[in-house]
Amino acid sequence: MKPEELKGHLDGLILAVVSQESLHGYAVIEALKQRSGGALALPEGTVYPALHRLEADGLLRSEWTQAGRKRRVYSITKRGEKELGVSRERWRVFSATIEAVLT
Amino acid sequence: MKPEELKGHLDGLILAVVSQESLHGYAVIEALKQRSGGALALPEGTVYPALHRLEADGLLRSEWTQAGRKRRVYSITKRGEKELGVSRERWRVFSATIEAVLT
DNA sequence: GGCTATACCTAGTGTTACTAGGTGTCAAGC
DNA sequence: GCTTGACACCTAGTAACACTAGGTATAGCC
Repeated sequence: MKPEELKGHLDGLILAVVSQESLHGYAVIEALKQRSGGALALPEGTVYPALHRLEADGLLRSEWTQAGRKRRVYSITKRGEKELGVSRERWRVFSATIEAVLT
Repeated sequence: MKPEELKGHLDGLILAVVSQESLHGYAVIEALKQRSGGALALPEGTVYPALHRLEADGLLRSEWTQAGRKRRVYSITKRGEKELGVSRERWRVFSATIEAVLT
């Protein structure tokens, strides 16, 4: 998968996995890999800044935990849930559009 | 539709419309708008540079015509046809991946 | 002790759709 | 004739963002 084609879609994906279960950053990467069947093997340099951006936008909230290893666990906020809905709808429109032209 | 989410997908869309019929730049914009039901209303500053890039990459070829107005008509090349196939396959993989995670 | 997987971070890069301008032609309406 | 709007082309600069390439540190296993 080439890097650019993910642009604009990453935030929704992260919101989707975190909405199911609060996760720390590294676990988000694992979850994306697993749920995509290995297709989404994102580097940390992609995911961590995205998490910070989502938190700055108030769509995620984070908390440091220390059960053994120090981890920053992210949960989805109300606004994040709402934005996830918007992302899903936007994806429907977008994919229908591409499908109509490309195929 | 937000601008970034198109990134990495535009080239395939242009190849798709030009593969059906040779078109000049302005007509490519119209064709994309029509085939997408109005969803893809791309500015000229997006499409013209993309056409130049595709020609530089050998995926399109252009010819100036003068039947009334001066127009630059683009046709798809053999390499362009092949790349269009790759784009379609890449889209299938990509959309399946997003679908798996997002929904 | 050394190694691997886990876990976090960020400064800088590259690509690319878009903005905001520009030039010129043609047809229709006044 | 003149103006307006659609047609038709172009490009320099901007913004956004996934990614590269580094860095630090801990836990568990051999």
